[in-house]
Amino acid sequence: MDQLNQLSLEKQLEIASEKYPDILHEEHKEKEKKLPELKNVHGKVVMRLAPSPSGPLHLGHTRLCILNDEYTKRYGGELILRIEDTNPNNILPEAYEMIQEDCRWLGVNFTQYVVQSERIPFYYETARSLIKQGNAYMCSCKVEDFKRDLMNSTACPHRNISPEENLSIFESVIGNGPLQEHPVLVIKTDLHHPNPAVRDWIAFRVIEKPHPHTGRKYRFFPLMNFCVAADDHDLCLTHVIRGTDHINNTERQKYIFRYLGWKLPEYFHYGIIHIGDVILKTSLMKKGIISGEYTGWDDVRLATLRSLAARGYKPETFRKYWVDSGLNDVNADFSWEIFNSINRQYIDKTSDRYFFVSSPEKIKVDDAPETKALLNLYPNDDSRGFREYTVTKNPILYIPGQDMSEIENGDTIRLKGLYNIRKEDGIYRFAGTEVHGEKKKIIQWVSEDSIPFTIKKPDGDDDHGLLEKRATGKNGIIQLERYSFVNKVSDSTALFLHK
RNA sequence: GCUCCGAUGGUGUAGUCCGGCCAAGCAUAUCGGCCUUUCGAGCCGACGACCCGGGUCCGAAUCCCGGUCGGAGCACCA
Repeated sequence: MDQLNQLSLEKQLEIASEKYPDILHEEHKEKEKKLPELKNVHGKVVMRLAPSPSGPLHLGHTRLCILNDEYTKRYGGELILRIEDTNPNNILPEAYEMIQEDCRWLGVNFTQYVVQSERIPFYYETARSLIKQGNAYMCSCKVEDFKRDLMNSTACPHRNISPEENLSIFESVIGNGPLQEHPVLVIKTDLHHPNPAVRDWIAFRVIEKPHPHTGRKYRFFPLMNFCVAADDHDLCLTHVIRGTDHINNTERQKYIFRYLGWKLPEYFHYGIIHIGDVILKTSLMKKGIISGEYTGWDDVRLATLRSLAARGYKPETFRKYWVDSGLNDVNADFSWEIFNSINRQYIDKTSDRYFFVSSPEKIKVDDAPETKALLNLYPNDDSRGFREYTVTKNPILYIPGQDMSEIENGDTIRLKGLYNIRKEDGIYRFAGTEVHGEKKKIIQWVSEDSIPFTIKKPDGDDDHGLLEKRATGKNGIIQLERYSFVNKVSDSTALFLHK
């Protein structure tokens, strides 16, 4: 090989073309984008989705759902939907059901459903094992003191209490007896760990608020890192993929695996995709819904799955977008441009075309004969049917205010499917029916008896105008020509989808 | 500040592990052309990127060092 490499490039090519002609004629085939293979796959894989039930799923969650679903479908195996509801302060009771519905809508089929609040005794048992080993201790330091000790790598007074005493404190706390202070259970790691985030961390804390599922049965609730470690092992997870925001959590969780001699799943952390222009914080959405600012979880301004579905985004769009984005470990920005373009591919063929005139302006067309307008429901495809109108002579019509403002005296424009008009001295006149010839601006129009229509847009600004009459009674995703795709939900309203 | 991570066109990615099929592919956006009675779809074309500086090597987007920039985490949230 070294000898080969000494040769000039030409020489190498010469030899290569004689001996291995194939390798020089490799064409670039267009590949369907595919997720990389998982490491360490031995047969089936077990993966999980672990949302907290603070609200329904939103755009941000869909990435994790799709990625995990793609892998469990590829390799076969289990996809566990695990509801992380060990913080009673952060639960929307309806969310348990909503999350499952959202997954099904996305085409994500989880094969097991686990609710953490039903597994508290298991967490207690795991905690007891760690306490007995001396790897966990009960602590009642003040929050500030606890943090200060960690930063200074010093042990708090409780760190050296005997396992027996810790166990008895633990039992009394979970036994719902009287409490003077609010103790926590701490997992011992390494006070000198270079990363302060990994030093002794809190595994359980007292929350007196009743839990929507378990009421007052428990008050000593495990925190995320503890449940995740215990459950990932108990549920036999083989692979865990999640965002880089969990890297430190993974380090913390590994201590429990080590203490208990558990086999680690294969971890993969991907870069965080920042999604701009929308509200994704469930707490903010909830606040807005309670205050009445938003109409509900499917309000057009929110980026919940419900809202996006209501606007007309397809499940396939989410899947393709996230598969195309891959598992890059670099943080990136979400691209609405690309997302919308993908969705357009899925909806264009099935969307009928109609005219909507935004900010309508009235015009009268002089010298116009009575005319029949025949408009395709879908361009160039007569088999899809037509919208047919008889327009009276010298009619009153409405055109978009935006277009109206751009018409100069002397301009001829085409009313699509009808005829041409020319503006002279501020008056509109019939200007023939010739479609071709001189290049004209082509605009949509509606007649006087059209219906008032509102488009609700995600930015909160609604567009008002007139919708052509033949659209009456037909709901679903349609394209309003020269305006955008929308999901028509009634004869007076549609939700804005995208251009 | 501490720990860790990363850097490919306007945007999103492929390639980086195992240096040569990469004078860098795809998508999207933009611009032009064709088609079309939509600013949609389709077809064709153009534009446009390996963060900077060193090093190793016949050869570096790919390996090494330094710098710069960016990000994630540092909760009794998940």
